[in-house]
Amino acid sequence: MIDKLLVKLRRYDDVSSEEEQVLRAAAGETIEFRRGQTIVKARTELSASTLLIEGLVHSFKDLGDGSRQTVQLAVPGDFIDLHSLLMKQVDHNLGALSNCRVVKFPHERLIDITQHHAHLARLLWLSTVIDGAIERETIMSLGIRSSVSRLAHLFCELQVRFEVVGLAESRSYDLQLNQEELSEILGMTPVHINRMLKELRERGLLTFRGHVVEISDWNGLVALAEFDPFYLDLRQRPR
Amino acid sequence: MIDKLLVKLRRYDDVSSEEEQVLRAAAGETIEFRRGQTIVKARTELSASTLLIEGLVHSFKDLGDGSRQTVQLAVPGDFIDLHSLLMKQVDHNLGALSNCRVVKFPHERLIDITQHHAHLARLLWLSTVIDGAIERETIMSLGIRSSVSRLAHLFCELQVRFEVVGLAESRSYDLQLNQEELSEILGMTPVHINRMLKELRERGLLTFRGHVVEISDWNGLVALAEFDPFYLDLRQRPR
DNA sequence: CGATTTATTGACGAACATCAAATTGGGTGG
DNA sequence: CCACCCAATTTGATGTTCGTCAATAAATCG
Repeated sequence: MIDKLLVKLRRYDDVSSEEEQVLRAAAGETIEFRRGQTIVKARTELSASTLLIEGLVHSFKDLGDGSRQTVQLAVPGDFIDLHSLLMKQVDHNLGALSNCRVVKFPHERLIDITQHHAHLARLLWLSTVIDGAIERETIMSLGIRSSVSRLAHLFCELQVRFEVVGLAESRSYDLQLNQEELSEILGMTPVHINRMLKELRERGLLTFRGHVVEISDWNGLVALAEFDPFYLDLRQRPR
Repeated sequence: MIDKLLVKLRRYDDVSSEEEQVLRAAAGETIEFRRGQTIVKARTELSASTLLIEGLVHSFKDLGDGSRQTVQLAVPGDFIDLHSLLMKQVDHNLGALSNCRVVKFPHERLIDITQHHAHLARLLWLSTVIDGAIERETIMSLGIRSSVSRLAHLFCELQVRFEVVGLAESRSYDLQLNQEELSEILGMTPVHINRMLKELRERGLLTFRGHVVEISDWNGLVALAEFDPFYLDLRQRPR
């Protein structure tokens, strides 16, 4: 159930079997959400953090004119609001982009981990820190990458993140997003997303149809995106 | 020396005098940097984290064509690479935007805090989590705010962040940036920054001249930026 | 005071948004 | 299986924002 989380944590550092047991014991109830449902509303007091085990989730905020920006995308194995352990109230909404299954981790049990299992706590801390690295890379995309390059970068990142948790073939994966949702992630209009997808297709780099991404030229895509997975920090070393 | 950090942490939660002593004892050498110098280079192995106590620092990455994007701005009292405790290698460069003074915190002492002072460790964790919240707000700016609004938002955020550590008057502060550096923060060209600064001036909201920001109409600026300091999480509550 | 960086302005072009319409595709009920 | 519907995608025409290029003005520094 929390296997994908463990796979990910073990890309960061060893997790002893005792730590594994502690983590499994900290898991609470499992909940399902349907596509479109709100998982967490901004500015609510939370008493548990949420691990995504199946489906796709986005964090987003809205502006006054009704426009919406996705600030983070979560794949299975990701905590979607681990920072609520510290912040108590999250600053963004969490919504299900597809039917989802999540596991709740009551905060008191996570606090307990910080008290008695410092190394494990550091791994959890690391996972919030890597969320930050992903956000920084998003800032790069929105700030200076062109729109094709931005799109290419997103597809590269997701290929790697899905692959880590065993949800991608070597050059293909399922992505439960439509073009409007893509536009909210990349800060552009659906119309322009459509045109840039066409460009990626015509350049022979990638197709995205029927919720499936198929990468035909990985090296070309990486070059266009200037993608470097370094920021995902997936090299195993002691911490 | 680490007083600004303590002020900030105490906005988050109580810090006992024992914890304060532990934190003071963890501080290592003080180092000075001159404007323009590199404080930390991306992809280097670090053995200490860096607390900024004086000056202005930016984290940035460059793309192949030479363009540069700032991913985070640090003010005194901020750790600029606390995440290097977990990631070991940071994914971005750190540069001094003005003459700076920093204090190094050796990682072994910080690890020690996670082992023996869980509550204090959680406050440090929180400070990395708030960095993430600031990054998310930057994503909002770059993704959907117009360029005037983006500029306005930055000035609002900095007013609050400087004020917390006692470095701003009620409607004015020192900001050691030129228009080119502003453009690297906000993902636009220096020319356009110049025009948007002019617009803010003409709208009677704010002036930025000679490294000094003077806000003439705070409410107007906040409205234009849709600024809400909630994400800075400055309400004191138990954690 | 001259030299160099920084700010400012104008003219023009490219990237992206907006508006609107047409097409495709998936699901549903007859 | 077909007809229909609705949502999502695709395309075209046009407008706006912002970038680029280039020149001038102002500020800063030795």
